[in-house]
Order: sequence, then C-alpha cells, then structure tokens
Amino acid sequence: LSDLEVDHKDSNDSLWYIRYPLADGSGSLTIATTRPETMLGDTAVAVNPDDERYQDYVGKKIRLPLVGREIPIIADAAIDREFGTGALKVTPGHDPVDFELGKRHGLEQISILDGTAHINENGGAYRGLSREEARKQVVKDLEMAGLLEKIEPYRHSVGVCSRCDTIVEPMLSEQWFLRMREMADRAIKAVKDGDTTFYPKSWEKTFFNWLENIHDWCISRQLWWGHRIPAYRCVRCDHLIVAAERPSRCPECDGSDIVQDDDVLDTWFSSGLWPFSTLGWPEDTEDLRKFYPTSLMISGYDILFFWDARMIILGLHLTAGASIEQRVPFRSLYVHGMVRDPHGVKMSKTRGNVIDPLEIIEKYGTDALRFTLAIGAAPGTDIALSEDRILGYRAFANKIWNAARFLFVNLEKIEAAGATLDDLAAPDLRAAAPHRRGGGELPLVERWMYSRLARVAGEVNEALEEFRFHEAAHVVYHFFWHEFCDWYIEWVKPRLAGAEREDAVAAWRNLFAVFDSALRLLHPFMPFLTDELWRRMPQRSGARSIALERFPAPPSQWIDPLAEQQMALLQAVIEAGRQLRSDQKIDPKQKVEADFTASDAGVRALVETCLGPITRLAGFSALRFHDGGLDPAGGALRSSPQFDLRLGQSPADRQAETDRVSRQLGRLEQDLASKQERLADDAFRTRAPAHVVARLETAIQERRAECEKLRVRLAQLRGPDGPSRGG
RNA sequence: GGGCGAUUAGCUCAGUGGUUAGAGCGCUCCCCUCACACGGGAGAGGUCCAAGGUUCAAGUCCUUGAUCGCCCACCA
Repeated sequence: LSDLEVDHKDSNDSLWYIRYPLADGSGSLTIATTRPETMLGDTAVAVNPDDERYQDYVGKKIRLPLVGREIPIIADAAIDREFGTGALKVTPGHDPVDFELGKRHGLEQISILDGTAHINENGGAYRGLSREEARKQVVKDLEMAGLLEKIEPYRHSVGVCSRCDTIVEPMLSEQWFLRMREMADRAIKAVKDGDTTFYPKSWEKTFFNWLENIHDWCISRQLWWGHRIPAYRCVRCDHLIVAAERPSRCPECDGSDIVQDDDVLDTWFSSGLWPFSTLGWPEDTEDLRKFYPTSLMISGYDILFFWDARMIILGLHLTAGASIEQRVPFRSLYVHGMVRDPHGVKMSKTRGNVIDPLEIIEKYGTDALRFTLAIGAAPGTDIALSEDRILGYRAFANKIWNAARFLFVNLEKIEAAGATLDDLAAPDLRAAAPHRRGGGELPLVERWMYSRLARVAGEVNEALEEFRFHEAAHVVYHFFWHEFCDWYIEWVKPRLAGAEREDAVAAWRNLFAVFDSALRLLHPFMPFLTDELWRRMPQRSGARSIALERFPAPPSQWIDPLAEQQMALLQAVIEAGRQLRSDQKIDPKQKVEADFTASDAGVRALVETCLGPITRLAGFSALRFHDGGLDPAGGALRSSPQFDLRLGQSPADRQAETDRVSRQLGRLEQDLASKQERLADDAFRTRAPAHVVARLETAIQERRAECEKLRVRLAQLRGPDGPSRGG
C-alpha cells in the first residue's frame, strides 16, 4: 500500500501500561502502548535524554517480559516526555517511528508477524495466534505476571486500508519506491509557471501543499493484476537488473538464469502513464505529437493526488518534447465537485443515502439529471442532489418540449394558408435571420429577442470558456423559459395566425430561427431532447445531429440597447397592469379598462405602437391615454418614474392599498435618504468614478419623482375626498 | 499538528467592490385562457455567522474569533 491508500480513522481503544523489569532486578520501568502484542518484537526502550526521571536508567538493560530477551534502555530526543510515562517501547519491525529510531541506534529489527497477520516463529509461545488473539493473550499473561499496571481508555487514529477498512499493520518488507522530491519540484514549477492551470485555481494550493510534503512513493504491489515491474534478478549471483527488455545474461556473472520480479506496479502508476502511453509512447508517434499535451482534463478532487498529480509528475519526467511546456499532459485541469445527497452528506452504502443514477434517469430522464448536475456545478463546490431539484429541471425539459409542440401544432394554421415548414424553417432561412417583413423595419419585440439571444449566447460562451457550467446553464434556462416562452412567444402569437400573410411568415421565420439557436445553446445541457426536436425541423441534406452543428455565436450587431430598454418599459406597463388586477382581485377572465399617462411623449408613443400586445397580455379591454396627471378621483394606481397606470374602478380594499403604498413609500424614502447621504459626501464625489456618481444622481432623481407620486397617492387614499367612485 | 473550504430566504445554493442582494424548490392568493397545471399570473420571506479593519463605497478585500465540513500527517 502507498500512504495515500491508508485512511486514518479515529478509534476508541485502550492504552496499556506495562511494567518492564530491569535485567539486574533493581526495579522496573513502565511503558504505555496501544499495541501490547508488538512487545514480542521489542528491541529497546527509549526515553528522552532530558527526562530527569529516567537519567539513571539510560544504558541499563530491560528483561523483556514474556520473551526474556535483554534489551537496552536508550535515550532519544524524539521521545515525548509528556506522553504516557515518558518511556517508549521500541519495535523497529512493526512501527515506522520505531524503525527510524532503531536505525539511529543500531537496533535489531524483529518481525513477529507473517503475511496473514499471525504471530510467526519469533513470537515464541504465541506463534500461530492472530494479531487480535495475540493481543488478548499477551495482556492476560502480563496481568497474571503482575506486570500490567493499568489500562486507560484512549482515543487515537488508526491507519486502515481505504478499500476494506482493515487495520493496517506496519511490517518490514522489500518494496520498490519512487524518489519523489525532484519530480515533485518539477511539477510544482510547471503549475506555478502556468503550463497547466487548475480550475478553480484554489486547487493549485492543495496540489502544492501535497507535493511540498510528499514522501517517496511505494510503487510495488503484491497482486496478480497489473504491469509487472521491469526488474530482474540473476538467480546465480542475486544481481539486480532494471531494464525495459528482459536481459538474456547477467552482466555481473554472465549467468542465464534470470527471473523477473513478481511484483506489479501500483495501478495509479500505470494510470499516470495513460496520457502518453495511449498515444504510442515511447515511440515518437504522430498521435503523441498532435494530442500531447491535451487541452483539458476533467477530474474529481478525490483523485487529484492519485491520478492528476501523478499524470503531471510522470508526464514531465518521461515525455520527450521541445520545451517543458510540452511535457505537461494537459493545459487545463477542471476539478469538479462530488455529488452528495440532498443535505450535502457524502453518499455511502452503509449510510443508505446513495442515489442511483440509473433509477433517476428512469424516473426523470437523462437530460433532467444532466441539467441538474450542470446547473449545480458551481466551481469549488459539491453538488447536493435532490429529487426535488431534478423534478424542477424535468419540468424545464417538459417546457422545451411543449414550446416545440406549440410551434409544430400551430404550423397547421399557416400551412392552411399555403406555407410549408420549409418556407418557414429551412436551414438557410434560419441562418439568414433576422427576417423583416417585406424589407421593412424589424418589429421591436424581434429586435429585443435577437438582442437578448446575442447577449445570452455571448454569456453562455464566456461561461463555458471559463468552466462556469452552472452559470451557462442558468443563463440559458432563464432565457428559454422566461424570455423566449413567457414573453416572445406570447407576444407574437396573434401574428402567427394573422391574416397578414407576409407578416405571419416573417414572424414564423424569426420564431424558428430563435428556437433553433436556443436548441443549440441548450444542447450541451440537454443533448437528447434538443437533438430530437432539432430533427423535426428541416435540415441540410447530410446533416446528422445537432451535436455537429455550430454552437451559436450571434453577431454583436444584434445587440440593441434601445430595444431592450423599450421592451423593459413595455413589460413594466404590462406587469403594473397585472399587479393592479391581482391586488384588486379582478377575475382573470374579465377584461378591464385602464388609464395611462406618461410625462415623456416618447414613452406614450411607444406604448401606443404596441397597444395590441399590451392590452392582450395585461388583460385590458382598452387603454386610455391622458395628458398630465391621472384623475385623482378614483381607481387603483401604479406609478413608475416613466408612467402612471390606473385601473378604472375603485380599490376593492382601500386599507390594503393604503398599506401597500405606504410600505412602498417607506422603502423608497429610506433608500433615497441613504443615496442622498452618499452623494452629499465630498469624498465620494471626488474619488468615485464619474459614471458611478452620474448613475447615483439619476437614481436619486427617479426615486424623488416616485416618492412624490406616492405621497400624492397616499394623500388621496387617506383624504376625506378619497376615491369613492370609478373614474 | 499542517492545509483548504464553507457560513446569504423555510430547504439546497448562486453572487465577478458600485441600482432596492438573486435562483430553484417550498409557502400564500387567483386561474384547468385554444403549447405546457411538469402550466400561467400575483405575492410573502433575508440585521448576507460575529467583532474589528481597509475603501468614497464591502455579502464581496484584510485580521481575529465561533461553528461546520473536507484533505493531508509516523503522536507511542
């Protein structure tokens, strides 16, 4: 096992205090141990040289109980005086610390265990017992001999096999090690120099920390399966040869009886060779030159040390290349999180909180699962996977499906008027978007839609570029559902079945063009659904899959800030209308008249040009325009800095309306006060960038106007002549 | 012992110094309106863990602390 394959687990154990008698019978010394059975292999007792309690003992001999061997008492600065009794039994054969200690003091190394963790012939009477049985027996015998002073409960960490949880028993054996220092330093340098970049970058620190403290790597394993270690031994003279090819004769004694080492390489060593051994290395192949280093490695952090770091280390060491940058196996390493249970707890079979991806796929669909993982994959975080969340994204998949259904079902209406799917959605038509009706102007809603598409595509591309998958998924989700479906489709619906055939055709072509782009943007996140829907649109002959199409990168000329601003205003008017309806508890089926006023003639003109969609989407039977303020006599009112909107009937609940306005006014006044305070600060005016100051000034102006309107409104609501009749 | 990270709405989480801090789910109210009730519309809900500091400006940067994770480590 390598160090990395040993986990350390806290364990409630005992600390046994054992009396070791001096060989000359002049007394005894008590040691404390967590593994009493290992005393069978003790070859010394050690104390700290500065420990005054044991000054007289150093140099004397102990007669090891149960064994009878005489062992020395030695002094070593590594001994912690505070632990136990300050005296340590030294077992070089079965403890790494003791092994080092033994080497410093020339102590004998005695192995008392065989390969199956049973006591061997060095354990005398205990031979044949398992380590657990031996512990019991040793303790029992010590107790009988009156040498067991006490047992204390003790909590410490125990090394266990990371695969099977068995307690690891340190023992002496011959193994192959890789000297890591220089190779680790080269890997550190490569990453520091930016030859490979980690995403998120914070993982580089973890990487450095590990490499800076790295130990030599034990790469030999006593297993059947694996790359056999290329080391050969001459049977006659025992000479060792390490070579790529099996030597026919021993270079030392010319013997021909040569056997290969039985050990195989650590599987992670073999895996570490993967990036170049798969490309034909050590031959200088075309593949190797073309694909090494590769651009991106995606990996979970649980194998950062096991695999990713080793690929870098071995790549730097073994591959030929013109420069050091060409030796790293990959330019970017994206380190993703782990999928956890709904509460962020690691999944485990024993805990029973494992979510089976196949069951999830069966239940909610592959695309829903994939989208959930993508949108949850914020760099540097794990993903808490809950079925509720997946359910939400299944709904999204359903939404996409239904939007497509809308397109294809409604097509019949225009097909009746003689247009075919090819007339509306042919691939070259989709590519030639936007479509203007008879060479005229593009309607506002389409200018807005294409502008949004261009921005969203830009954001998605940028996010993917930086491995911000969650952001890309979020942006495209919001775009499809809340812009494409909620606003764009709803807005253009009447035109699609409209009598004006030319306008209808243009609207359909734009709708399909945007839908096509949306599918492409969605494809990395929902591959199956998007491909299926894409196939239902006409395609170039020979086109095989949406996966092979271009990812959208709409021209930046589509970005139209004016259209976005105007559309936002119209949306605000519609939303104000809906809020009023909802507040006034107006039956959704009932259309109501509304009154509108705007101080800016441009705003009024804009609203007038889009009267159809506004009245339809807000549920108005009519929208009446007024000059100046709206009649204070009645109706429920919504104000914004740009416009006022009133529903033509009295508030159903005057008190509720008063409360709402007053709450809103309170919020605004507070905000206004803090803004004014900030603006009044000379330091802010002089030191903040001009655009920040200007923006604040604009905001204050707007806020003031809003507050004023609300104050007037509040006075009306509270006044004796408050609204009492429809108006 | 060393290192890394987290703490933001009821839950799970985004948030790149600069509008009134966001999303999904959940919750409340209305609506089965001719793509979708896996839907539409409207809402409620947050002293951004604490205390200092830097800055004209901090959820965001720095320090300390608390709590919770994870990784590494040869304390018998």
